[in-house]
Amino acid sequence: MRGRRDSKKQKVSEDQVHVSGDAEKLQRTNQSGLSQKMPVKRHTASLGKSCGVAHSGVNRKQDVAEHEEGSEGDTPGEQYGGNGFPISMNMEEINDSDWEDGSAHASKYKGSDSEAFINGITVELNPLQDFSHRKIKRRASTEDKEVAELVHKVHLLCLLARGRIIDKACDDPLIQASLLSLVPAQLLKLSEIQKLTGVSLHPLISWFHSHFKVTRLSSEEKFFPSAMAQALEAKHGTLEEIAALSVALFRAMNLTARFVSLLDVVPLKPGVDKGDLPFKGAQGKAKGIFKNPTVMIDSFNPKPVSPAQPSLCSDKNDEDSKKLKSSDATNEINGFQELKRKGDAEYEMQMEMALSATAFEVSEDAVAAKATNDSFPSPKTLGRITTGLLPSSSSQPVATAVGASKIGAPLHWAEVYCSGENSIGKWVHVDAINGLLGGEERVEAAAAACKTSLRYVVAFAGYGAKDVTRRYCRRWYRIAPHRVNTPWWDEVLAPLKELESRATGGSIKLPFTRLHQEMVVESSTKSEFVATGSILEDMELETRAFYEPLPTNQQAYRNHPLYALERWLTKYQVIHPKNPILGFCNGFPVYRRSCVQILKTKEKWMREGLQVRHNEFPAKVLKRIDKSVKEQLHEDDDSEETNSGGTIELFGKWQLEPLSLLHAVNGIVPKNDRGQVDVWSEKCLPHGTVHLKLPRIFALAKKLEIDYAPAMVGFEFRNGRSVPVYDGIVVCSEFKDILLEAYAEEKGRKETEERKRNEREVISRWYQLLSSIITRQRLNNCYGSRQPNSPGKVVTLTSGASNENLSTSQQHVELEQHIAVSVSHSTEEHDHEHMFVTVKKCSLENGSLVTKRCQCGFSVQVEEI
DNA sequence: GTGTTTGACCATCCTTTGTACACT
DNA sequence: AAGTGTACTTTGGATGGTCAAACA
Repeated sequence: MRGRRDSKKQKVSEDQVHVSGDAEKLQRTNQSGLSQKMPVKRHTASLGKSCGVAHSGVNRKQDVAEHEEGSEGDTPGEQYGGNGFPISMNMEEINDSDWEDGSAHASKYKGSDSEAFINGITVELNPLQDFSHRKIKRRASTEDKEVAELVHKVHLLCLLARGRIIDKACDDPLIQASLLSLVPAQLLKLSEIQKLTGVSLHPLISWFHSHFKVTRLSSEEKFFPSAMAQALEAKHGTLEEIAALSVALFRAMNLTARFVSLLDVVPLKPGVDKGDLPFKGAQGKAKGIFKNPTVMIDSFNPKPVSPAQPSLCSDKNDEDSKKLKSSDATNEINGFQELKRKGDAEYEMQMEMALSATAFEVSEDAVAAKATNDSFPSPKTLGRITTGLLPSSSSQPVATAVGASKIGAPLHWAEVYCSGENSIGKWVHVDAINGLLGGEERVEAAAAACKTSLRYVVAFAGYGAKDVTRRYCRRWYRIAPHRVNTPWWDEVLAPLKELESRATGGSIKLPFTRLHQEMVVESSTKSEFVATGSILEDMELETRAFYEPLPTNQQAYRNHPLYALERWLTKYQVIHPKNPILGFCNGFPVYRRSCVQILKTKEKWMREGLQVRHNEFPAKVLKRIDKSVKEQLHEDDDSEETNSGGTIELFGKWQLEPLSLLHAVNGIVPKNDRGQVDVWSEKCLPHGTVHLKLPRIFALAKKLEIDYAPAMVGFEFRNGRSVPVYDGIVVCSEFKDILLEAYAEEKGRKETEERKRNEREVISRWYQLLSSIITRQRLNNCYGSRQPNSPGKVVTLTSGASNENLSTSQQHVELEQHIAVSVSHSTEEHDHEHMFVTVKKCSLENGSLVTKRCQCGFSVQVEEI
């Protein structure tokens, strides 16, 4: 079956369609009526056609199969293939027809829902099939993709800017001082700890968690520091306000802290909806980039909702709280020790939302148990409503987890640098809103449960920013395709990263190890070295990739940055060496991506100044189908399969050595079979030769009898064929100076000649011009009017009179105020040399009119344009 | 829900070394 | 006679990436 839409179109004449009046039954696929859009044949002329086509619109392949079946029978239906198509309308015609969306109006078919009777034709409607099942999906065009990428980038930049604003607000001394004034005295000792650890932060986080609540999803449109101050005063606010307050508090206590944001950006690819991303749901339906909780200006302003409310809920319903308690206890055992399936998490989330909506609470015990487990709050706790701030009726529009909800997603938190963690210190995830420490491994799952995509996690400090996504995602290979291209993102972040590094980097003295020796940037002594925290963190994030689990599906290896499967190699790739084998995926060995080598032909390597070592066997041999052979095969269909015309031998980089080029001897340039030198790059030039890229220099070399070779620098396609492109010549180095000097000399000589030639030309043309004037005057005197051209008569020249080289003439007129022309007058008394002087110049519309006059009275007028 | 296969579509890469004729 | 410029039938096949659909 021909699949191409643009295949040959065959018109079907109307009389080919045999429509029998006696209940020609054509199945329709749309129960809802013909008013819906349905494919209609573009050249539809009869109902019979349109009906048949309407049926075909669902699935052309399927229909064709049906038609084919129908046409085989002997029943009365055989004439129509059982489906209303006449046999004369063969399948190819049907398949090749063009289709377009058209509409037929239901009003015409009011008679029955399932049947329509028009002009004696019964149309049977099949209620079982529905057009709604037919997805009208179009491939995104290049333009769509570009637009989507641009929007993605712009949104990223906006969110980055937003993050910086918040970060700056976290440094506000007034806010910091106010926060410090609230902190109990015993907690202030935290700032004196030399080796800070995550555990030591726990009391402070618990205190913060018990004093500040998230009560709104989005902020009103106001200056963020003001909103933050207001939140501080009220002790409740939006996610980002409370998260920012936590960061401000840490900074106030002289801890190195960052404000971290999960940038929930619109998808990079067009048409990617929530179901398409591996993490399910970057975009809710009909949600614009300013419609999610990370918005800067958001019209959506629901009543107070706390995304996570583990510790302060009072028991209103003991029974229910017990249920929850046991439920939470279950989570303690199973819940987040392993990542939950998204469906389960979402189900639980939805259930919890429903429970929350009926305003019942979780016991403090249960939450405390969870907190002590130091785990990320389950989706059950996410989105829970704060009792103290909400009316118990809870009629507020709390979205469910399934659908548009991103409520409860971890969008903002803090990172605190704990020098006491590990031997070299560590950035610790601190989610004070949820009272969590070190929960970075659970962020991804929590975000997924709340239908928020984790693609960019950015830490802000010192008015700068740093991408720390790697810390929060377990499977980078699933995220990477949904992120903007790395060079652009790196470029954007580069200056911000520097600012961030300055604010948080600081020098750390570290014990010396072999690992460090490899990673260190600066070393001071052999026993210890100094590296910045920022660089160490970079290394930590980079090395996290090596701890990612091997993907379990083969597709994931297709573009995996670290691992490769042999089956996804391209024609010009090979695994070398084939060890180590890192594991197996469905029985196929997994290799390092770094073992994937690119193969090229000898000629291609030569262009890069490399050649294959002697006695190396090709790493791969490809069959080549020669074009001429192929054409021959095509012409001679009956011929047996022949030799396809040779092979292509490919070699890898490990089989190469530097190209050993020929030497120029005795002023002779070594040439190839075609008498030229292929200059793909300077590396390809034979030793002792130079490439002179000057126009027509070959003529000079020939003239001086210097050996040369045309330099072929590439190919271009002209008129359907490949044509070599030449640029200059290749000569022995010793002739370079001689040639260049000769070239300069020749150039000067040519310029002089050209100038002289031009001057001669000018004089010649002037001479011709004036001669013609004199000749005309003489003829007038002799044979023309009876009024001889007496002295004083004006001869007018216009541009038309000498339009061959008017500009030259004009220039001459302007430059030379006095032109002496020797004119031999046949007139009796005025046999003298005219001396023209410009006497008058008046402006015209398109130039000027110059009048020149000789002393004898003879004058000439010249129009200058 | 996830992964695999298949086919369609699209963009990009790769290929690669004239000739006849008019005019200067 | 030699050199130069230009039109000529405006490549087109292979390949890889992406996507959708069907299916397991």
